[in-house]
Amino acid sequence: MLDLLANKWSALAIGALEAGPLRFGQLRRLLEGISPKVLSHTLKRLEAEDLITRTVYAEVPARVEYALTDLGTSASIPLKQLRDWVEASVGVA
Amino acid sequence: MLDLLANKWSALAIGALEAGPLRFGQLRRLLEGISPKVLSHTLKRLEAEDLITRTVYAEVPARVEYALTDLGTSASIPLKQLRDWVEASVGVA
DNA sequence: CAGTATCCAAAAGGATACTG
DNA sequence: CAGTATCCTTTTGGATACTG
Repeated sequence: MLDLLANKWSALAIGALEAGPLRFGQLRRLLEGISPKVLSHTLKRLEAEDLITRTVYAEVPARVEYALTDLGTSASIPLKQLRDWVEASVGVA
Repeated sequence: MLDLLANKWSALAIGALEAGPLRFGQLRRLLEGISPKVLSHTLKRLEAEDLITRTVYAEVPARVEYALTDLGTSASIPLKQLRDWVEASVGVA
């Protein structure tokens, strides 16, 4: 589990989902530089750890939304603090 | 920088140093399972990012101590919260 | 749109042996 | 004691093309 959160993309993806559910393409744009393969794998790992849910809406075109679970929401708190620290320390360093 | 903290061993090493300076061998025992090579590399990266200091004492046998810098200490706060979350969530999951 | 497949490079991790 | 050297495996990341 620590292995999972101790991952740049996982931490950023959870951060992106803090404000609400997002679709694959939206996540891809928010997480600049991530390739579809890596994003896909990252989301699967997060889903396997029960940090996010994957919901498919039977529409045309298909819509898939990713959202934080309660566990994921609880994880987002310390993760946000870590991201905030990084951002703050950039100015220092 | 996020890449650095987003790393299992880095996060654990900083946690180990929270209580005070430690020597290489002490860190090695505390971070169970880490190999000397990986520990060495981890410490070098942390030192390069100015999160820890490496001090060599001219004794026989040689003594080398690693300690958190102010920056490292400030990083240890969010990292500890993350580790605490992981520990708490283990019981839940 | 939401991925998967393929190929590949780079980084991280791990075991073990050896050295100043 | 405090590492470094070597070898090898696993993980992660990244580009690009393709599909249900």
